[in-house]
Amino acid sequence: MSDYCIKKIEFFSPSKIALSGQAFRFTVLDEAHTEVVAFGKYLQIAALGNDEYAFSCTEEEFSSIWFSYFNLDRDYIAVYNSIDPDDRYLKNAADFGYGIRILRQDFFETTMSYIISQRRSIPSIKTSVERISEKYGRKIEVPAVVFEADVFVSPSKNIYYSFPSPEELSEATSGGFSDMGTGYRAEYLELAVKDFLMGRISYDLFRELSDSEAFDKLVSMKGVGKKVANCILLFSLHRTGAFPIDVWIERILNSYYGGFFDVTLYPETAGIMQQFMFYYEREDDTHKMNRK
DNA sequence: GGCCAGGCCTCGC
DNA sequence: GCGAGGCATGGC
Repeated sequence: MSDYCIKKIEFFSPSKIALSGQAFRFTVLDEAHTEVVAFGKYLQIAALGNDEYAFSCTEEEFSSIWFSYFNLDRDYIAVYNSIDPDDRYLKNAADFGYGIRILRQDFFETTMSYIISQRRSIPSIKTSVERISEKYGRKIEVPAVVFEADVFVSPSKNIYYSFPSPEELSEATSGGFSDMGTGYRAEYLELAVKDFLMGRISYDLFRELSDSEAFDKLVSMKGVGKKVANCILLFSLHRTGAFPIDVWIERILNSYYGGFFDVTLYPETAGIMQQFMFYYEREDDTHKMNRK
């Protein structure tokens, strides 16, 4: 029987992360269980209470993949405590989003996903990402422990597929991407695959770049503008000073900040604050009701 | 069936 | 440099 591991983690809410819109293959199963597909693996997380969580993977896999993925090397309570107490909106947002962490997601998958994301709803983005994975990705085994150990529940699907690599997408044409429901972004996706295959864009290259250099290089890709570039910086390259402004954040800034949020107040963590705001505005009931 | 979606590109000024 | 218009398709 395969193994699983239990960890005690402060400031960690898998379900809030799943609903925070930064990842498109993260699913809430029930009140205590979430699942995610990333880096060619299926992972299920069970909340056991008292800040303890069961992960459906071995200790080795946890430390080699998921520890970094969930940014467990950062003290989020310190981030939370750094919030300006006079900023009531942000304080409320952080209370509501307590437990959200910024993921370190795969660079290529994140780039492709956020190119798809422009001018589309999150459910619709998920559909396209899933369809691309099913067509071009590899089958993923759900760890046996998910079925064997009582702490876990049934996965949401029978079969899972990894998000394909640039190589696995090398034959995909814009027509192929168009069939995945990506619309006019299909051409951008084909060009992005080429950028990765040619090595013009790569994780190793970006590691050496400053935030602004990385931003400039991302924006040079067709179909990648300011907002998408900032999302890639934040949700994959972990440049947590990046502050993506989409229609939701735009509304928040206009409603509560006079149209301008001073990111220099949080030079290394503005992106984390952004994520609290985004989640709060979308998921808090009073805000939902205000939108009818 | 209409409206909007984690925006970007192109064009005209 | 900046604003307006156009854009493929899916969810609700």
